[in-house]
Amino acid sequence: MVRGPSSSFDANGVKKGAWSEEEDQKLVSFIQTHGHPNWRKLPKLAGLARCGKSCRLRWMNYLRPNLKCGNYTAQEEEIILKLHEQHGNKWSLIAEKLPGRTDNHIKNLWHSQLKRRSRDREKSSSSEVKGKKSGRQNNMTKYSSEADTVKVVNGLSNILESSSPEFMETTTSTLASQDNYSPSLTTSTLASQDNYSPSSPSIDTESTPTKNSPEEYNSGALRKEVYKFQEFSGDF
DNA sequence: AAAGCCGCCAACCGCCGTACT
DNA sequence: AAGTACGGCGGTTGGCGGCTT
Repeated sequence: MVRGPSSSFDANGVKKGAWSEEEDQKLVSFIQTHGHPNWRKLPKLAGLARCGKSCRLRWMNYLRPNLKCGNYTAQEEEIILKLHEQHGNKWSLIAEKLPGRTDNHIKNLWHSQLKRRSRDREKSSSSEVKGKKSGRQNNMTKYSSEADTVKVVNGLSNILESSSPEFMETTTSTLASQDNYSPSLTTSTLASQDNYSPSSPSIDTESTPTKNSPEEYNSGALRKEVYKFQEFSGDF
């Protein structure tokens, strides 16, 4: 998908458009052995007809190790919404707080889904202020049951624990202001909830397949190979 | 069934900050 | 201090697929 089935070349012979499997392999294997000390020189050294920026983008967003693929969890979306409230369009800053997610993906998610949701929340919260105050609904409109909220908050805490101390502090204080948030909600409480799994405390949407077609390269065989490589190599 | 519309998302582009000479 | 190279960031584009009419 994306930049057309056939890539084009610009006046300088630099290739543009969607990346092919072969190009990805070249890039991955080059970086695997040489690293990326200089992005501008890398394409030439790796035998790629791409510009350095394009290589960097491809690597950072799709090929590097420890990237999370699949849909965003409810907690991740919550974090993005909260951080966007605090920092605005600082996508790289937001991405730092979500291990495995990239600024580009977060930006896309924001424009495609969260922006609308954020607006809806603002609307509903402003109308809530006029009317009766009704607890969680101001800030957690998406989650209909208390169990959902508990899952989200707990999952969020797990993610926050791996984040920086100052972020942990600001976000937990935000959470503490939620009507239904209670630090005493533990995993043992959660364990009694249907569908709760300690390893996946979220409302898990990750297993949902993407809309990409099977034959499409980006969801295809090489990607699996890349993930294998990522698992194998770890963070290098 | 076909056409048009819309949402998603990979990739491009331009700008800015930093490091180096 | 000025110029240049480079990396990184955020805005935007444009094609594909799914949905609606």
